[in-house]
Amino acid sequence: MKKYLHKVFEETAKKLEYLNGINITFDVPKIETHGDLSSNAAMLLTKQLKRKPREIAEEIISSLKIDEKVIHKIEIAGPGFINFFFTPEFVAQITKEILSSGEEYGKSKKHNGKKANVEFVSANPTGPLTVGHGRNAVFGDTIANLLEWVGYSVDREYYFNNAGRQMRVLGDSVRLRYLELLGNNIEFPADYYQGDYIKDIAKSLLDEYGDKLINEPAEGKFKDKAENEIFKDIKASLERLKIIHKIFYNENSLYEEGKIKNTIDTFKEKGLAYEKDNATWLKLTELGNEQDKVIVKSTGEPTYRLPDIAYHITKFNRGYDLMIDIFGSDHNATYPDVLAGLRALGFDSDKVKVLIHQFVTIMYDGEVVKMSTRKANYITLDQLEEEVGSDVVRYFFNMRNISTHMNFDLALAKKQSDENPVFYLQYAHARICSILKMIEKEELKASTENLELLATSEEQQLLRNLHKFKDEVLLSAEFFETHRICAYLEELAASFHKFYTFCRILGTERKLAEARVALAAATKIVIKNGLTILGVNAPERM
RNA sequence: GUGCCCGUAGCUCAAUCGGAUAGAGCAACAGCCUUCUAAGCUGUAGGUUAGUGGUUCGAUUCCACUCGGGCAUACCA
Repeated sequence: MKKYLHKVFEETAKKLEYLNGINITFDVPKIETHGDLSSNAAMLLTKQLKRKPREIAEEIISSLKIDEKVIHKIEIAGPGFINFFFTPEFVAQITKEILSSGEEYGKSKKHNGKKANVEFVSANPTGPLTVGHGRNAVFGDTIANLLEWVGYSVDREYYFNNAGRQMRVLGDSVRLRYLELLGNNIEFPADYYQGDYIKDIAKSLLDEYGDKLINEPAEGKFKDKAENEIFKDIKASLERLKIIHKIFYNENSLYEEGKIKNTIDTFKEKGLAYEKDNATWLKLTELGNEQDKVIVKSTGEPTYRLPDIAYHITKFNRGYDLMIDIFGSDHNATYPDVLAGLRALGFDSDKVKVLIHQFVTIMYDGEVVKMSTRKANYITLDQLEEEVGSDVVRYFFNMRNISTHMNFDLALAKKQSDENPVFYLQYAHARICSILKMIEKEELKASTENLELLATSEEQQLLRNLHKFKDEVLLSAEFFETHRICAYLEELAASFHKFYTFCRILGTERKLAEARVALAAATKIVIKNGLTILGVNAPERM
């Protein structure tokens, strides 16, 4: 529908030159009586032309050349909106396009040929993934899906660090549990990793080596074993949610390949780094940030900023057109430094999009559950997945704008799992599948021969929603918002359920029945495609 | 103190880069199954969009201040 109007306006702009001066957009009005599409062009031109908006609207309308078979009414409403009413026949034609594109329907070639990298999860292997990581994981994977739908070739990447203090403490935690199992009386430090998984790892080392590891250092077999086991679990947790990273990037390789040193040298050559108090500082003030920051500590170890910058340089060098970083809000202070550093080195930091999600507050029966991997009082992503299933987890984390602070009451989620919106969508899909099976027995088929018969308000509403899908995918990808897809699908499913209730197929005149089957089949495709983007299953039966 | 995010119905959240009468789900109440899945549909009720000003044809959206919450504010990552 929009495509048609854009064409018409382009033609008209040749006559009314002032139309070229504004960005003409068409919105779907909230209220049905305001038409199928609406333009605020006249209002936007008020200031520029110094004329009344309704008067401008009149002039625009009288210059438009439209096909009566496509648009049957145009009116001026309110302060100067131009509302377009499409003919039911035209609206119904979308069915054909959907049926012929099938699984491809909704994909676009807008960014064909471009490469994107989505870095997400990136939790260090010190413990199982928590519910808190779930939001990051699900959102990141869905963003990657969305980018693929608009044409990008996407690499999913996981950045991790298996060195440093955290990992030393991890190894030593395992070592102490191991010694404990050998009958030693150990005082286990409060700031060590308390979780039972540490004991499990210690146990499997005991089974494998007996008491031969008594004198093994914490950073030897203990750390290695812990890292391997934990990573295995993390990957398994992600896989249960259909999340598979293509690249695991080890921070250590930045050191081994000399990339850290190169980065410092470059900063120094450009006069952007200096020594003070035995440490190396980055002149961020010169780059427009608030204060200078340390990039190499007086101990000689870099702070996180330096490897982060070096890491992003590798992404640039790998040729990505778009690099997405997905972080929790605890990172909100760090990325401006990294971006400024990249800019200073001549990289186009606009290609890096940092998406920050707010934290999930986990509640249990109204009580806030504080999460800490160290203290092991967390709820794991696995537990959540077992409790409510992968579909609900994925839908739940996708359905909210990432900038909201999300409250999640686990006890409530269990109780309400039957009434979760994801079932509403899946139910619509299952109902359609059931119709499609039924019509075989009745010797009916889907037919697009007489689509103009789809003229009731329920049918037209459903059709109008089908029209929106492509735009929703594009907008969701452009704004990096997954919740739009959820909101859209809920609207679509609602209009289908209404259609289902009021527009029967059995007992209806054959031509109309077959047009309705076609409409149902098209709806099935769009629901399924939408759920596919979200990574949620579309069951044939429920 | 400063920076970022947030405050919308009893609860969880939407609202198309400023649009028309602020919408859904859950919870509550009243209806609808001898024909395609009642995990559905129809209806009722629920709001000073935290507050006060400002910007303009028009503000939940932008700006300023106030109140309240989250996250940061390291030579931790």
